[in-house]
Amino acid sequence: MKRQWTPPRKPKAPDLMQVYNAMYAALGPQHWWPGETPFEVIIGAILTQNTAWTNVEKAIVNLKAARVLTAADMRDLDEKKLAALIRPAGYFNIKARRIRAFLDYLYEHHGGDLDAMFARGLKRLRHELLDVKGIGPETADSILLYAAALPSFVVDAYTKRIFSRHDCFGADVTYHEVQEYFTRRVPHDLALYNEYHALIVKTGKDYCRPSTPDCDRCPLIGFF
DNA sequence: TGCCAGGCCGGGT
DNA sequence: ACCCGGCATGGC
Repeated sequence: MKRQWTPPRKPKAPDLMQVYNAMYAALGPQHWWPGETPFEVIIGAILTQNTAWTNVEKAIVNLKAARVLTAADMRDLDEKKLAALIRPAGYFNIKARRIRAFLDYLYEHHGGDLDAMFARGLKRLRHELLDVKGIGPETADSILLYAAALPSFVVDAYTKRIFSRHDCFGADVTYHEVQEYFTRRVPHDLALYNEYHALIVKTGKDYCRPSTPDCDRCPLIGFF
């Protein structure tokens, strides 16, 4: 996350369900996560770190064509070959190492069984995932929410940008602060967390990009 | 052409 | 406890 100084402002505390309803009414359901299996979701979560999703899709296509989009098959893959397959996603050497680190964790702690991993429960699994080199808070929460179906609210660059622009908090807030901001104000519901984050990303992509903002038509105008 | 994308880590103050 | 450079491709 880039940090930028912002003048002190009085924080606003909008009704976040009203904000959610406004996004949903304007944009509709987003059908996240775009992935067919929990394992594909996990790999996508790592591949999309600071990367456009269109590039991740190309990498996923390569992995599917190579028939290695399962934990067992990908584990048998040399790290260099894995890097070559995920090349379109960018940072391919780093991400190959991160995927390898996750697979090592999955096999050492859960015998390669994703369901066993998910059964650890939200709190403990989150800590375990954060101990894997290459999995930070957003990736961990994405895995928890969209692969494990555990209600962990996902915070990303769009979440900070949109809501700091609307003076809910400063642009320099920490991940944990933003996560608490939401979990304290919206019901702890899996489907809601799922759709809320997806709608934030869609809203950000369409209306809240740094160089091509389209704030005038943002569906959130008037709710803060 | 340059800037940006659904972060994270490791080394330096 | 911050702060910052590095990682890399593809789209507009």
